[in-house]
Amino acid sequence: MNLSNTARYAIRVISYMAYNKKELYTASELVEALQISDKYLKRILTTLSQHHIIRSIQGRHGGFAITGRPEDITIYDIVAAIEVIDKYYGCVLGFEVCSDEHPCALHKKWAPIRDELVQFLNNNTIADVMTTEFNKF
Amino acid sequence: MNLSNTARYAIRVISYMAYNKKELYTASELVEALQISDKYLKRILTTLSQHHIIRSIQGRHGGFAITGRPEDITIYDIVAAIEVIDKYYGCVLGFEVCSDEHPCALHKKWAPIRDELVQFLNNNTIADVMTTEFNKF
DNA sequence: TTTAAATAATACATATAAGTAGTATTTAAA
DNA sequence: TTTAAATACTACTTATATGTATTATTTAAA
Repeated sequence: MNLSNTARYAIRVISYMAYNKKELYTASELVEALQISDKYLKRILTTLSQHHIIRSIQGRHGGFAITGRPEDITIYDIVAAIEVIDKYYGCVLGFEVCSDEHPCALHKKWAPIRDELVQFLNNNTIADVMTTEFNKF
Repeated sequence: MNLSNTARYAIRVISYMAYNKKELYTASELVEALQISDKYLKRILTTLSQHHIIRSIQGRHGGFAITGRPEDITIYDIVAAIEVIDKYYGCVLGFEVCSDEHPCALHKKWAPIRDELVQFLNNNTIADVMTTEFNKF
């Protein structure tokens, strides 16, 4: 499937934040813990807060906090915040229009797999990912 | 899933060649028919012939010909010729090692979908794709 | 044996994703 | 009100996929 690297990093951060149960994390703290490039992670954090998956507190005692409960944050939410989610709905063969009404040659076989894929993103949440194993990354 | 553009072009060319049942096609002829950039298509053709999906005849009366029967050329074959096929087997979360023995948090749920995906590529052939509809592209 | 018509190879250009650096802004303590 | 500690923004760099241009090689007809 190939989630983008950026999306994977995003999942890792949120997972880490949820797992360690602190209210507020500074960017530096997360950089330290997750070993992701400073500026890159900060940009990801800003993007995530713009999409209300986390909220940011600016200023001296600022940082980032998860907004919802881990079991309410889906992988889909995070991927949609980072990537253009449309591409997960597109035609395998690259046709502009490809639907049940105007199917490409593989549409009928592909559609169910694509649906499973989207369901996978929707059915799995940070609660499913935030294991010790994952945060050992 | 996102096959690369290049892979999609490759599928289109092979499909076109199979559908029109000519023995030999020149690159220019295929460029004309499929409206893909001249040099780009030629490079794709060379790659495909290096992977023995088509064979090339150099020189004055040269061109390209499909080597096998359409029903024997899988989408997987073509994608594997064009892309690094490994990425279709990788971990959703991006772990270096992720297997039944050392699974990531989502491995158990992801593995079956990934397998279906690979099966999809393997079970569908040019014979399945070479419809009029497709070649109207 | 020259030449035209084809493929092959190499190098260059452009677009996008990934990653980095520097500057601006915000906030509250000193 | 200055300053330190934080996030936000903008611009730059690097890597990879996509696409283009040029030159070399191959082949067979003239």
